[in-house]
Amino acid sequence: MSADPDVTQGVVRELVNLSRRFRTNADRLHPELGFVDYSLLTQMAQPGGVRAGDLVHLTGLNKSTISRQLAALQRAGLVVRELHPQDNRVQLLRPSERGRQLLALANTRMEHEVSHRTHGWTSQEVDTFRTLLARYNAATSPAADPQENDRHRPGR
Amino acid sequence: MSADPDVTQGVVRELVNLSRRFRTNADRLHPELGFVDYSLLTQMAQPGGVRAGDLVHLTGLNKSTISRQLAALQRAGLVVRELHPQDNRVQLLRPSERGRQLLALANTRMEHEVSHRTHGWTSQEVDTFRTLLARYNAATSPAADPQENDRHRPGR
DNA sequence: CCGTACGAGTTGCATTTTGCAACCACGACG
DNA sequence: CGTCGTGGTTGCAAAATGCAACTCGTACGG
Repeated sequence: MSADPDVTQGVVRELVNLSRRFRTNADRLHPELGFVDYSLLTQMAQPGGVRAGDLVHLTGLNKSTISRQLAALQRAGLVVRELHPQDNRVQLLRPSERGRQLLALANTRMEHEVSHRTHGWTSQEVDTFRTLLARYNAATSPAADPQENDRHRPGR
Repeated sequence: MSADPDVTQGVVRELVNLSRRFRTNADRLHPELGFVDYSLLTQMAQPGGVRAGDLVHLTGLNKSTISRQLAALQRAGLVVRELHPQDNRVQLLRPSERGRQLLALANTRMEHEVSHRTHGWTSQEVDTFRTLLARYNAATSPAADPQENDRHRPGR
């Protein structure tokens, strides 16, 4: 069950290749929405929106970075910030209408890209791909296991 | 055969999640070797080494960026540059001994990470994962098809 | 009702990464 | 040789990011 070292090595290689290209590619697909912006918008498109702090945890970015990116997104009119009714320190974030549009557009392009790259695969295979990716993503990192809090671990 | 839109959407989502975290994670795993540096070293670890221009194509980064990263790697003593015997414009790159060591170390850590995340998978599944990733990576992008040259397409 | 501790964001400052355009050096070819 | 194309480098500017210090609320214990 535990995998063959060679295979694991291969997985590493492919994951690196994938990640190396993905951002660049994403920028090509939707220049008007940087990769990080896209991620942020996606998260806050969740019904109910998210809090800024959530984004810090979700992205692993420093809260100052998040703060600034959000400011930029707001300036660009892509997000709306409102205060949490029960706690004025907290801000609730959600994409603006235009934000949703851009997000949808970006998604369409990305889906097109994926469709293209999986052209010729059986739908069985595509589904397996998705499933395995999801499982991989859902797994915990050996280190960051214990509910990665804000705990001052030096960022990148 | 051509995949269900919902599934494709799922694949996009997972790919984004994967890519978003991967670099950050990589930096945590090997702080002494930035993600890009790691990629570059990996490429030039190929027997025979690579030319700087190859790295431009392989990474999609601007050649100026590559140039500088290489300069930094050299300053750090991780790569050796020699001139191509037949063409003095070209430089052949290969990791130094120390470069290889760091690369091996980083690889070990990454493999450990992957092993951990695929804990509990059957070796069959891990292998399928690798295969599908490889196929996905090998596929061409719809746009960048015609041998993506240096052609001034606005970067990100 | 204060005063202190804490939590969520923001801002000043420095560093890193990256793109683009101009430029330099070398090789190919008429 | 003179011109041109190719492989790299460098000047310059912009974007992304981290860290530490700071602001403004909230929560609690007297």
